[in-house]
Amino acid sequence: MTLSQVAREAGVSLATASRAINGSANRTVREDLRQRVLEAAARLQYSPDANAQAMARGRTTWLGLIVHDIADPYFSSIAAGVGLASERQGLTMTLSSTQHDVAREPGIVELLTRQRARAIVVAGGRRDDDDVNDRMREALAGFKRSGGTVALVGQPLLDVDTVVIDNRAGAGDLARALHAHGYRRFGVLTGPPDHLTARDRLAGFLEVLTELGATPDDAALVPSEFTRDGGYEAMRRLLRNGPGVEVVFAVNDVMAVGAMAAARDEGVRVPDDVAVAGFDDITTLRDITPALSTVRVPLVDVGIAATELSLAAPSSEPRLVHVGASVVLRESTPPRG
Amino acid sequence: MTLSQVAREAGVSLATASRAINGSANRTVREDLRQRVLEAAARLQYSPDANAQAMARGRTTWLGLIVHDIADPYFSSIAAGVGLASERQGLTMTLSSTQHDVAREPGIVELLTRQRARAIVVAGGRRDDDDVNDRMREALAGFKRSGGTVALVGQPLLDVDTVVIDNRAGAGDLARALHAHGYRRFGVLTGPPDHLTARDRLAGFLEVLTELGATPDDAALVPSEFTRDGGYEAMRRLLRNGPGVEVVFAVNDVMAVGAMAAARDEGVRVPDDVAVAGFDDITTLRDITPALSTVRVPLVDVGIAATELSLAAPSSEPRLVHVGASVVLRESTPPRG
DNA sequence: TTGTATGCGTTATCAT
DNA sequence: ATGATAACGCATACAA
Repeated sequence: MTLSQVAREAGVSLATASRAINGSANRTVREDLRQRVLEAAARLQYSPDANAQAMARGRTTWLGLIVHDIADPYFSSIAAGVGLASERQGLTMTLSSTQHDVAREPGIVELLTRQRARAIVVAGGRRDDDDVNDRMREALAGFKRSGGTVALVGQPLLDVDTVVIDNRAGAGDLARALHAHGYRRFGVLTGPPDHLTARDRLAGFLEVLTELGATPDDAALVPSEFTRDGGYEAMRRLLRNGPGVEVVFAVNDVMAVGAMAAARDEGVRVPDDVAVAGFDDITTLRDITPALSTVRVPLVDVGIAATELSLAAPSSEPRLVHVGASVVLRESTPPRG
Repeated sequence: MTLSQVAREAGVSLATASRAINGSANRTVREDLRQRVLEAAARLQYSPDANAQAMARGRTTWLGLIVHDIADPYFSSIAAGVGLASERQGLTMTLSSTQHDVAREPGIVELLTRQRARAIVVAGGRRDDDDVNDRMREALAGFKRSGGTVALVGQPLLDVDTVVIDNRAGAGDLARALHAHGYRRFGVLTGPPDHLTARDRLAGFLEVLTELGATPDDAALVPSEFTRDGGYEAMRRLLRNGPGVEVVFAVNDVMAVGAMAAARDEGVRVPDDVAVAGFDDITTLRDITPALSTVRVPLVDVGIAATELSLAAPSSEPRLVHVGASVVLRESTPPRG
């Protein structure tokens, strides 16, 4: 059913039908006609074609979200926030996943450009890869040129509005809190060396430790993937070959859980033999045993903030919205006697 | 940049430019002209308008996924599968959440109808609510009338192709396995009474127990929300007021985790004092302690299957695709001496 | 207030 | 093989 069929059925012009049904701003249509049109539309089960509307209006109601892996609770929480906020704005969220391959991001941005999405939220953290970052910068520029707006979650290095999670400060606070609990010999599961979020967390953690005179041995800094399995492997290496440590900081919760599993498999008790802390405070992991000390990031709020930022009136300078991260100590890092 | 600008720049007609760039089926365009067009497009940074294409072609590349809560690992795993499969088909996934309110589903379907989505996958399980189900049936019929196709994950009661998870058989197998492990006194955290997935799991579990002569006391069947907090509350009630039980079956993993937390808080040890089993085998929960016995559902595959089903050529009869669920016994339900 | 006519950017039909 | 031109379904500037 098209609008002109409705118009015919109601005995009015296409324009009048359009005005009656859209009915938004200046509803300049006589009440009886309006009723006639609405009834005709109902009778014919008319459903406006959003694509045609988009074309005629010159703007769509799509908001594109780009993540690395939707099954990862970190991203699914952000996605929940983006979904909430975009629905509030009458926008429909489209979700694309890179499957952990940042090199696919520019292509996704180009797709969203073709779709004339109103806004894009890029949730996946940056990597230290100039080539990919340059292509991404270019793709985003193209999107903006076509009239779209953008917000990023992560590191402010793509010349676009960005929600910056205070990874560095949060990790520093965690280091301080652990030190105050009596820990002195630290290990870190550092994640991938080129992963900027992982790097920020590591840097913040080390900075404070150094400040406190407890710099870890280099051999106690173990890189790995940013995943559960990465945490598992890194922890096993640390336990088998590394220097003895009292507490291990995994740069995210999922890795921390992997680390705890590795400890179990190696016959090392947590927290009796070694304490473990993570980062993110993933909701689904709040109930693991022992309860995981971590740094809470309000991920749903991050998603909401990024969405609002992406929809805000464009400014000349890239805006930054900072989101704090607060230490939550639980059973996995008890005070040391 | 529009296609006609590219055509002008290349010195060809709009039609030729379209053919050269689309280049799909019968690419009947001379090679040198083709090159000229492609170069002009590149020079002008032309990006085809997907909305206009959709309108001209009469079909879009949207696939709509409807879930209850994207932050729930159950749904985010299905979403990962749907995203994978739809990308393979060149479709873009849009994601809508009901926030656990099934009554919002028909409205979402209508939105997707307006958007002329190619297909819809409804992942949220049905409730025993005729009113909502009727409205949903009607909304889906409207969507199909407009040319779209649909697949459901859950219970086959909406006259559409459905991926049926073998909840009943899986729960029955679990009951049998626990019984074989020596358990005799069972409790069940049953979830919401009108939640069909919860109900199927409960029914399958009870059926086998009855068969084995171990029917639980009615007081040992405790309803609650389908969430972590629901599991927590139900377990607390069971531990405080219910009959003593040896093992508790929570109808999903997230509830089981809540139940384990409740046990801890009540000073009841798992599995020494009471064993716990769940359902789903959520990846993120594989590492909890004690490791959770559960019934594995291949959720990513479910998402893939549902997507393929939704895209398959429509048939007169609603098709059903069955997905098995297999028992995985871990530490939370050790054999009883 | 209502209707007419045009445009949105593309594909597809029809001549040429 | 290429080029006019008519759809596609709607919104809107302009005219009445």
